[in-house]
Amino acid sequence: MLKLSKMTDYAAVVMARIAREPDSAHAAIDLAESVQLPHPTVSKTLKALVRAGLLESRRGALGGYRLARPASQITASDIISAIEGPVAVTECSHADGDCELVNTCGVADNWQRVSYAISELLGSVTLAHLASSAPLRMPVQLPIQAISLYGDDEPPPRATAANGTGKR
Amino acid sequence: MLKLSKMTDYAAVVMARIAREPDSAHAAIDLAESVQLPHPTVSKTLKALVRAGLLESRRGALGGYRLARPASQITASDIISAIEGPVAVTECSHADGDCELVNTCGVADNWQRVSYAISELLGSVTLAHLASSAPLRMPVQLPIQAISLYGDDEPPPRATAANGTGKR
DNA sequence: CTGATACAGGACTAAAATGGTCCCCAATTA
DNA sequence: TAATTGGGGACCATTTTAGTCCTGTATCAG
Repeated sequence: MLKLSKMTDYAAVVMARIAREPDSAHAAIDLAESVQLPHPTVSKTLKALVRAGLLESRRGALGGYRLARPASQITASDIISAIEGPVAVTECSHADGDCELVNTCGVADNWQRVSYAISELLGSVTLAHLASSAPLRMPVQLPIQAISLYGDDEPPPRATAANGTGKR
Repeated sequence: MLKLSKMTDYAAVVMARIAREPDSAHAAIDLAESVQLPHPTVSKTLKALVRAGLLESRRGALGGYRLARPASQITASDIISAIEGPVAVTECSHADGDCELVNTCGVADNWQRVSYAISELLGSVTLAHLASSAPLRMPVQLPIQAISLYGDDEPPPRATAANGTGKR
């Protein structure tokens, strides 16, 4: 299902929660309650987010977590990466990172482009977007067209530009 | 890592292999060899692809697998769905499908939009694209701009460039 | 200084998903 | 009829995931 892990999901929820009140520190236990999740789990997630540099923490009384930078500068991609590691659809095809079968597989190249496109997409959605309740109204600039699935050496065919309109 | 499972990966590779020679039936064992993967595994993958309606099979001598429809009409999304189920980034946030916490989580809406965008992206990449060796040259129409992350009831704000621009 | 608060780090466990193998049956063709 | 080839599972080993817990350390109030 190409699904995010629960932990990532939690991370997003918690980050959003913090983003809505960016000026105060949030204790793990408070967050856990307001989000209706078990404290230890939320805590674990928070730690990971700190390690990834998305949150700052402060110990002691009055301590807690707050965003390391403005919500508009934290992307969905950042959050996902923080928990699951870099966004990548494939690590080629079968091997563990090295993929000695690139030759026989023949799709590595194109999968990588797709992967890149998704990555860009996720990178263009910010925490500010996610946190805003109700449908997003902030301008989201999707750079997908700029990516395109063309090789750099070959310009895309003309007149294809206009499309994209069709659906939805 | 938002990664596809290996099985899905295999599926893509095998599908591409078949797509490159669409007029003959391919026996599982031949495919396995040409793709350098164990036969039983490839076989299992093929079965799933048949069940999903992406391949047609024929038993007996001279049997094998072939595409159920032209490669240009099979999308990456189809292939992924065949193995992993429907493409969805979240099943909301924590619950199992029902998600009784939509209220407290506050990101469901927007995650769904993101999910939809990814889904569209994957739906716009066809097997023909994947199978073509070397950088894609076929026109790929990404409908992302059309999707946009705006609510249907609210037009995007103009010139709000203030925020979104900064990063990346 | 002391004690309460709250994060840090990591060990640990249970449960589930994943990858992979194998076997027996059914269909097809020569 | 015999050889070929897919269909459908059962099955197992391993890894990942989710979640808990414990011990330590920083910070603040009084």
